[in-house]
Amino acid sequence: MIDYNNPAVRYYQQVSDECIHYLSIDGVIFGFHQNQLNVLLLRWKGTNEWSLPGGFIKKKESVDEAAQRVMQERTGLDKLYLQQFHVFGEATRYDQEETWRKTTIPLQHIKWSERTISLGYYALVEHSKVVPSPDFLTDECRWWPLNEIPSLLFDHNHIIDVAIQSLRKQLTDQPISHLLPETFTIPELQRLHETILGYPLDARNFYKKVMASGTLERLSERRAGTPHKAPYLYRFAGTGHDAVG
Amino acid sequence: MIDYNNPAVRYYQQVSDECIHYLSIDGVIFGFHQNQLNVLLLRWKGTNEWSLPGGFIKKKESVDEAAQRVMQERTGLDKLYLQQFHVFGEATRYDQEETWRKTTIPLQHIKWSERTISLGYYALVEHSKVVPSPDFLTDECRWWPLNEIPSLLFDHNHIIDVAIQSLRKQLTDQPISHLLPETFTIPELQRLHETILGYPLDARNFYKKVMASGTLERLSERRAGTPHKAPYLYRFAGTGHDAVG
DNA sequence: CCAAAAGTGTTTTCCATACACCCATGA
DNA sequence: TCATGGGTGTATGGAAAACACTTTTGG
Repeated sequence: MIDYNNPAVRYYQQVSDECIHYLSIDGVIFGFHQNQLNVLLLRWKGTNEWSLPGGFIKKKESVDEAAQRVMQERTGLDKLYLQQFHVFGEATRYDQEETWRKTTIPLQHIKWSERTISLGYYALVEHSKVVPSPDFLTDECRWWPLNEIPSLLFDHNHIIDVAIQSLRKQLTDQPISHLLPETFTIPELQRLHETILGYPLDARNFYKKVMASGTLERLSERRAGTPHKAPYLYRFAGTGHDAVG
Repeated sequence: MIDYNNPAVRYYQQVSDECIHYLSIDGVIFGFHQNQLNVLLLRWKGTNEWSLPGGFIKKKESVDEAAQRVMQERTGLDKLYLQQFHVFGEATRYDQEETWRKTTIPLQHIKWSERTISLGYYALVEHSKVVPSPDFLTDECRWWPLNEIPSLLFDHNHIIDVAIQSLRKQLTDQPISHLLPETFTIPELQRLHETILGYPLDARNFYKKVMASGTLERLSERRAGTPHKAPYLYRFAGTGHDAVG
């Protein structure tokens, strides 16, 4: 009954041997581009169906390491800033049959496919450094602006919603740098915060706030090539990008 | 080699059949008694070694349901207030051999025992209503004041630390009722908050703050039998105890 | 009547918000 | 020289913190 000539089936067979059953990782990889939050999505082979990148945990690897590995493969970046934000552990998270049909992959042949508990991680990456790479099951990997994301496979639209809420909560605690290049200007940082929060901020108050945080370091250079007054460049004083895993 | 006459081995065999491998739940059950935070611990059979209550997830049960079930069995209470606070997913969380030795249980015979990912939940319960009940592997279940907790099996001391940090973070957002009886006085609520936070609070400011939250309802009765001025009783106006799972 | 806890109001401080003007640059 | 965005200080309002006295009750 099982078609071992089907590459997807062989892939899942390998996963089944090497990885922990019933458990997966789903990654919401955020990028910031043209004043929009983007999420990296994958299009499944031979279909027009999209999903979040994800993967499985090898038996001798920590959960954080697994998340690093999975996200690294899709972005080409290492030492990603990762945050574990929720466990999706419902016994029935989505319509199984509908999913099998949409993916055209005989997922029902995987012996533990009847149920998966997913660990939700989000990653904050520098948009321009990412080289989106599809995985074994997908044809295409690309950025989607948050407000254009289509209906996704599994419960991945819901997972993105929860990720954004967590990201907003994190933002109220500390300024976020990981979505910007090493050096950036205060107005750029403000645009980022406005985009995540979804409402405009006062430039003077924003300036005071980020300065009060004590984590920013002003460089002597200014941003060149801007049409108007050249803004100063800043850098986060913390050693930069401390990551999970 | 495997001793199927050993009840613990038979228990683990059953878990192995019914539950998801490599995945467990650890529960930090908080109670409040005599102005102290207490945690419910279990003493393993024939030993003087203690651990957190825990359990495994059945194949057709949601993660939250599993947590409810496990905590319910140890406390005798249902509809517990539960909060999932962290995933402990290191590949090597504690010294395996040391643990086998201490528990006197041949854990090495469990085929997936080389590694467990644990989902940390904490529960807030009404101390006086709990009927502590040991489980299949333990002789004794009882409350331990937080500052008297001994060195525990596995990485459970660490899990308790992380749970308390999460609890404190939650407390800064909203007043916590679930550790107190249905009716309570403002000074009692203040003691609770002081105990969790670890520092004293100003009675007048505390009073204003909890009143401003709008969730408290003053009853006409006062606490009887106190040596001094009788304090008013209050109740949380919200329908009471909304729980996860 | 005294000790101990309960109950409450006012003042001060600090942080978040609202707000306006000058500066630098490219076109 | 003008349009556009950058850079900064001050004034105000509201919430949190500091602070002290009266009330009640049992012993």
